[in-house]
Amino acid sequence: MPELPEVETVCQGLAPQMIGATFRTVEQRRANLRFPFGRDFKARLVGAEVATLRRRAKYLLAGLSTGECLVMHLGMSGRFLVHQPRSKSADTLGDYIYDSGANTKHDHVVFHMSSGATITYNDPRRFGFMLLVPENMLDDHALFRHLGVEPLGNELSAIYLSAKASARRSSLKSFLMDQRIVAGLGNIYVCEALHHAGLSPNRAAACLSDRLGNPTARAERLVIAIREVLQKAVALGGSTLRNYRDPSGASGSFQETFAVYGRAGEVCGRKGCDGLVKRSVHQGRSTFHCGRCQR
DNA sequence: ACTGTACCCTGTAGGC
DNA sequence: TGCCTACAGGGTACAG
Repeated sequence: MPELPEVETVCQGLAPQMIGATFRTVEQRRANLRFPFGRDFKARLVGAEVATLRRRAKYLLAGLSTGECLVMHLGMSGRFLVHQPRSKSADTLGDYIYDSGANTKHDHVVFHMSSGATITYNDPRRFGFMLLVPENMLDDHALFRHLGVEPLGNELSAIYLSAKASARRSSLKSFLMDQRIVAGLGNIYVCEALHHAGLSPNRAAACLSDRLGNPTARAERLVIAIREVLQKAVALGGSTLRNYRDPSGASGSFQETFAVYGRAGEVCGRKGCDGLVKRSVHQGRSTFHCGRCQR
C-alpha cells in the first residue's frame, strides 16, 4: 500500500490521534522489524508528547517533546490502526479496518496514548521499521541524507529533472523509482505518471535533457503528470489493493482510476486510445504501460 | 559513479 | 484438498 499518497493519508489520519497526546504505555512485541528498534525504545517513548507529525518521502515523522523524532516506515505491508474505546465507528484508518478478532498475529507495536486512543502497527512482511533519532540529526541521518525532492513541493521542476537525468544511462522507470531523485514515488505512481505524461518507461532518462542540458518538453510534461497523479491520489485517500474495504468510504479509491497499473492485457485507460497495456520488468519490479500512447 | 541482481519476510493467487 | 511457483505497494548490500 504505502507510497507517498498512502503515507500522506495515514499521516492525516494519525495526526488528530497523536498530536498533543503523550505515550502512556508502549507494547513492543519483537526486538526488531526490518531493523532493531534501538536501545530503550519503549522507555524513550513513554511520557513523551507528540508535538508534530509530518511526512517526508515515505516516512512518517513524529516530533517528540524529548527532542527525539519517532521515524516510522510502513515498508510493503505496514499499517496503522486506531482504536477509540468511546466510539464504535472510529476503528478505521486509511485503508485498514480493524478487526480485533483476526490478524493480530502481526501486531508488532501498540501505542497507548494519553487520549485513550490505541494505535497498533501491523506488518506481516516486516519490511517496515521504527527508530528514534534526535530531531537535530535527522537531515544527516543515512535514511534522509540522500533523499531527493518532494514531488508535491516547489523543488520538483523540469530543470531539476533534466539536470539529474542528463548523465543517466538508466530508463525513465528506474530513474523515477530512485528515491535520491524524487522521494516518495513508488511502483504504482511511477507507472501512472509515465502514462499520464505519454512517456514510455523504457525510454532513456536522458530524454528529459537536451544537448545543452536544458529541460525538454517531455520533462515539462512529466513534472505536471507526477503532480497531477499524486494530487489526485491524495485527494482520493491513496490506493487500496487487496485489502479490507471500508464501508464508510474512508478507504482509498485511487486504484479504481488506474490507467495502466495492474491492468496487463486490458485496454489502455486513456480516452480515445485503444492500445493494450503491457507488462514488463524493470529492476525486478513489474512495469505497466500502453504500447500505443506511451512513447 | 552507476546499474542491475539478489535478498530481506509473509501471504496469496493460480497452475497442476 | 494440497503442493508448487510466482508475485506483491519497500529499501539495502553487493557485484560487475
